Amino acid sequence: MFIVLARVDSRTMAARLSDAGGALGIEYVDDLAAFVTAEEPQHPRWVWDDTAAWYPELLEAGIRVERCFDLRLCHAILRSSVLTATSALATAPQGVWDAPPPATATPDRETALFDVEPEQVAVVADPLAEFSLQRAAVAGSAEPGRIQRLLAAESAGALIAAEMRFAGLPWRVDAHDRLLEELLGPRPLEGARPQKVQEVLDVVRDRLESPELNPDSPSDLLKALGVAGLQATSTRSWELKQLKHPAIAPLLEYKKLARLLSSNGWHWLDTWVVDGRFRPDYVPGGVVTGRWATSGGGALQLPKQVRGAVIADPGWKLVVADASQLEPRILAALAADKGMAEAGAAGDLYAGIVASGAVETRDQAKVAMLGAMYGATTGESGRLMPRLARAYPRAIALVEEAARAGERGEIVTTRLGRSSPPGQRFEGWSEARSAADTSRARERSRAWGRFTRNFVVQGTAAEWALCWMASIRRRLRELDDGWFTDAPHLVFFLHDEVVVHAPTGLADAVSVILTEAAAEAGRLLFGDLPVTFPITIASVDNYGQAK
DNA sequence: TGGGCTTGCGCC
DNA sequence: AAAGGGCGCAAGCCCA
Repeated sequence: MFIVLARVDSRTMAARLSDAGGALGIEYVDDLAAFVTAEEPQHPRWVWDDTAAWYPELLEAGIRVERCFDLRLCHAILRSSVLTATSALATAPQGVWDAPPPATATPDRETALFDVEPEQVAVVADPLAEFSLQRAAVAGSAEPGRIQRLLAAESAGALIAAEMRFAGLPWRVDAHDRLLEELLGPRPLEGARPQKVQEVLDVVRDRLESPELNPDSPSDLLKALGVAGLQATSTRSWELKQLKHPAIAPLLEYKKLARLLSSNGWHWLDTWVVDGRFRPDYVPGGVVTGRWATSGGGALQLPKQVRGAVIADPGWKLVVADASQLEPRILAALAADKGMAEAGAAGDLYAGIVASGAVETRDQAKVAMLGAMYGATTGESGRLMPRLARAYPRAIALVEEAARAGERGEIVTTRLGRSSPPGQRFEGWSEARSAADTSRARERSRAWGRFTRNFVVQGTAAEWALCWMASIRRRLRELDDGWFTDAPHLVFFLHDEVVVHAPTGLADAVSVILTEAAAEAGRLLFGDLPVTFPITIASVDNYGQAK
């Protein structure tokens, strides 16, 4: 059964539909929490416009739901998927369901209210009509199974995102503060440089004989370097590393410390860690490829430096799992490349590639694979490509074809049916006024080809990760006889890695679940193809100990 | 003063 | 050591 929830004139309505889509009745709901609590034992699939708009208040009320359809996320998939391109949904003009999600909640919630345009509020979206269009689009698809699986996985991801934000990532302010003090010195007054940052900056200024230098200003820094006889074209660390000068080492040190201070210093701590939990705002489907994004807090860029402050509660563990070499394995599976699958069967895919004789070292295998998936043309990676193509023709042909398709302005599609945005067509080179125009057009075309090349791999890897997490979530419920945050639960997700916060006694059971869920994700995407997705699991007290 | 852009760098 | 894909964020810069 489906229950479609809608807000109509500030009241909540619920419409029941049978699995076949037949209307079973409609009613007003005065107490949403009570209604959901009463219905959930029947395992309905809740259908709503936006999980972030409905689910947090349920969680606050102590209610969890098993499954849902997030109409806005599903709409985005169906709108652009080649599998549903002829559907009424995909051929309709842009409408409210194509609009970006409303302003998201941040710690300073008050500002979000004023960000919403009045017109946005006034527009009434009809979830029942939209759901009906979506079901028709799926039913009429050439491959309903795939797209249906994608919609379910995407929606499960939305539930998980809300739950992870609700639960929060355990974060010890005292440990973070200690770490900052060790590296930067005691917390300074607002706006002042911490002692150790100031000290290393003093050395830089002294050695560059530039007492007024602002090291945070690239142009100022470049000028000072020039005066010292160092010609650099940028102030990027890797370029500075090439230079020989006594100021370089402290300058690099300064950059490191300044980065930590500005990105994950005391200000970050004050803003994002509340009551011992970091609650980032996850944005499922926030990246074109289907990866999640986050908004605020930089959750997907947590430097390894500060992960030591992510500490399990007393009597609990953090069970950290990451999928080993996920993207190359996804490529092997997509291409049904038996050789590459075999290379990964023993565990270390890169070692397997070396063993096959394609390249000499593990580093070469890694850099060559990355080059294949990203479209490297130069450097060591570019040079190794032909050897990889000889050893694994099917896998390499798949990414090459994705790249050529993109260059022609065509759309590419992931395993479950997420399609790339339409590219521009580049055939109009004849209209180019000059050789420079032509080469610019060619470069744009190639850049789009690199994007589509990567899209199929990154996007399918994102689908695998969603299936993995959905399976983890479902299996963890078996260990849960009360409220989910009192039992093992997901607290963090990073593209190909998850963290489960678990009572110590259940850490082993969680490990089993993580492993089984990975196998299930592989089957969901690729059936019985002999491609394995091994995961590395570490049961630790703090996140810094993993990897 | 505020918005939008660039630079640089953290993560996968 | 650094070229190829995807991001978010902070600080400086530039202009209205």
